[in-house]
Amino acid sequence: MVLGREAKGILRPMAVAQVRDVAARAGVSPATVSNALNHPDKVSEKTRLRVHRAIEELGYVRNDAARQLRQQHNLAVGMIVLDIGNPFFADVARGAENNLAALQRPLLLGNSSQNAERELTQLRLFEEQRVDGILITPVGDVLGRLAQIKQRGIAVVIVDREAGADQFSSVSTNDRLGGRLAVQHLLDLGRRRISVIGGPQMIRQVAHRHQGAQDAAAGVDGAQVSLFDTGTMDSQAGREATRAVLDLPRHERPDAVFATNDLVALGVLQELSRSGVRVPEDIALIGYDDIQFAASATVPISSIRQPAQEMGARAAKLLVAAIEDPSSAVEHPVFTPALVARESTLGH
Amino acid sequence: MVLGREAKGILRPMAVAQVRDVAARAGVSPATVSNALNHPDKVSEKTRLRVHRAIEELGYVRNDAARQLRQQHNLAVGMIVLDIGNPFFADVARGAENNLAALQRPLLLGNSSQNAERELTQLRLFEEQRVDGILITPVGDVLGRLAQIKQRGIAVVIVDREAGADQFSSVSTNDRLGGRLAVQHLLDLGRRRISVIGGPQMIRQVAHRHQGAQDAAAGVDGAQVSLFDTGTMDSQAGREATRAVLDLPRHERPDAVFATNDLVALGVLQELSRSGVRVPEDIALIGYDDIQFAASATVPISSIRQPAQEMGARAAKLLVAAIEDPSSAVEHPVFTPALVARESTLGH
DNA sequence: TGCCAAAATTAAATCGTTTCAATTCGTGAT
DNA sequence: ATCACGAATTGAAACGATTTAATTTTGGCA
Repeated sequence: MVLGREAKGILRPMAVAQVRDVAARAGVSPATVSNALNHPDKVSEKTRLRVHRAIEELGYVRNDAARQLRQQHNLAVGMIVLDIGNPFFADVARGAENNLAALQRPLLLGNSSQNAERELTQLRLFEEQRVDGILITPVGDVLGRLAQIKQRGIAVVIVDREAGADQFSSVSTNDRLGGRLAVQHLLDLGRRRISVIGGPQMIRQVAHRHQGAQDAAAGVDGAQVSLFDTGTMDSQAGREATRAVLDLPRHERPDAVFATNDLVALGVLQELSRSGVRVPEDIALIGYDDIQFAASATVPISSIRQPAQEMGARAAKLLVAAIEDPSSAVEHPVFTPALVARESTLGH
Repeated sequence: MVLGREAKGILRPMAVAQVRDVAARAGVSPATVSNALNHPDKVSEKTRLRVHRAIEELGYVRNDAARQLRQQHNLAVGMIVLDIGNPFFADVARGAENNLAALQRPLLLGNSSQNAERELTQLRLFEEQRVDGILITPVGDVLGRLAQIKQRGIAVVIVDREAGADQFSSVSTNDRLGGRLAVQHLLDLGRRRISVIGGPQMIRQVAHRHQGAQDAAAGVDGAQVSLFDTGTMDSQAGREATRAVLDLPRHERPDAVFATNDLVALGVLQELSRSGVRVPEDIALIGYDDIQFAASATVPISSIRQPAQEMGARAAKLLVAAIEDPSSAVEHPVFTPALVARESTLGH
């Protein structure tokens, strides 16, 4: 089939149909084609059908760049998560995506890998795309940058961290309470020497969970909480920190570990059993997030549950609200974490 | 700071600087600004610096839509995976992303959720964006569609499935061999009644793994392989299929299960232990993919390892090759899967 | 100093869609 | 048959960057 314009050379891909080709084929003007697509009510049923037939026949696919350029905005929303390999974030993303899909808004998923530099790269990318909004779980010290982005008319919602300023809406769980629940549970079981493993502290959630751990220990006689700061929060980090913990002189060795997420907890568990340390008899273990794999671990791991999908969905809703009405009030819904006790603390 | 154009109303976001503003500020023409950014060699060091200073001062962010429209292509690459919640795919994506990032190519990550309809939506989206290339693990019967897309000048590489036609390059592991290895292992341990759990069969990998299972059983006396087809491949599906398996009359009950991926295997394991069935004594279990969580399951799960990250990296390389030279030869590297035996088949 | 080639800069055209304002069409009332 | 009026359609002007071809500047050399 020959289109309006010729291919320029043998290797060139076949010229792609554009509105003008569709218009010609349907015997109408380009403006009408556009209307048929974007304002069907402004076009007679008859032409609408004719246009759609032409589109079908030519396999027309609209050029989103041109559309965006003209419309001055992009329906798409960008999301930057700390670690796409962490099922917790996969769930949050799913929650957001389901919600956005219903509004015809594509979700662009970016991964900072807990790396501040990559985070900035992703932000710039989204900015260049002129996305309507950004969902982000920050790694680095990026609030100023986000304010700038908002200035430019891109809505921002912070995920999984209570935004200090009332500049942006945010969705979070009460991490301090979560940390407290975890350590309270360990204390209730009679543990006293508690190691917190996770990091970096720069990530707010981590700091809050640690803080909560301290809170819980504060009132209890003989309870002490020590921190092992890790660079990232994957099982690798958990294994390494555990080796450090086991290298401690016998009397300094903890009788419980609170890992600030379940990936770390899994790493801890692996390394403990590799070293013949019994869980929970010798060392009790509790994680955070309650990812599905925590329940099916060698020793099912106690954890603090966050409603991941729900958080993603709520964040998406807030973002869309902020996009559609930039003056809409900011909100900071805080979800409540819950203890899920399993064998890694309870034993059999 | 006042920019070249006025904001149109109180609620309008501050007008965003564009090349012409930068040009004015730097005292050069827009063309020079563009050159400073895209062809630094064509511009004197002095002006280059001046332009960059102006960009800095105005906080200029280029409009990617305009750029793309003019340049007629998008550096970005789209990727569609079956299930972003499956750590296997997260790893494949990571492999691809790392590779692409080095070439300044953004990766747009899409999730079909094993749903043919969403797959088509994602494809259309990428097409509208005029991405340079697409990496896809197909769900539905989408080869014709992909051919059409390639026609239009978008490179395509199939991930984790050997493309039948030599139309596109593909990256895969030998799933039939993988299936054979899995079941051979079970047979070697003396198991004879083997259930394969996974699906849908429409997904090629599943069919191949099943086929391999049959191959292995073919030569062995008394060996039989039965299939439980599931709609998706998550642990939910594994649990449900397992209930069906356990409902079988005693003498039809299998003595081994081959789950076509590890998520399913984890579901199977959960349901088996919930029902008091011992693994591996009563029923041995083997999965596929060797995701990190398989090793740390209640009973560490034997699995068939695929080099996920490497596959992603290789796919990205092939795609870039196809983008840069559309006439480059198609390739079908096939990775070799490996058995990783753990307690779920070996016992202690 | 004057001339020329190379380097640096620029004006203007262009990418493909949507939108605005203007025009044409269709229908029912007079 | 004419008119009025809303509905349907359209031509042309945007959107903001990059690129091409043309112009100006620079600097080396006679």
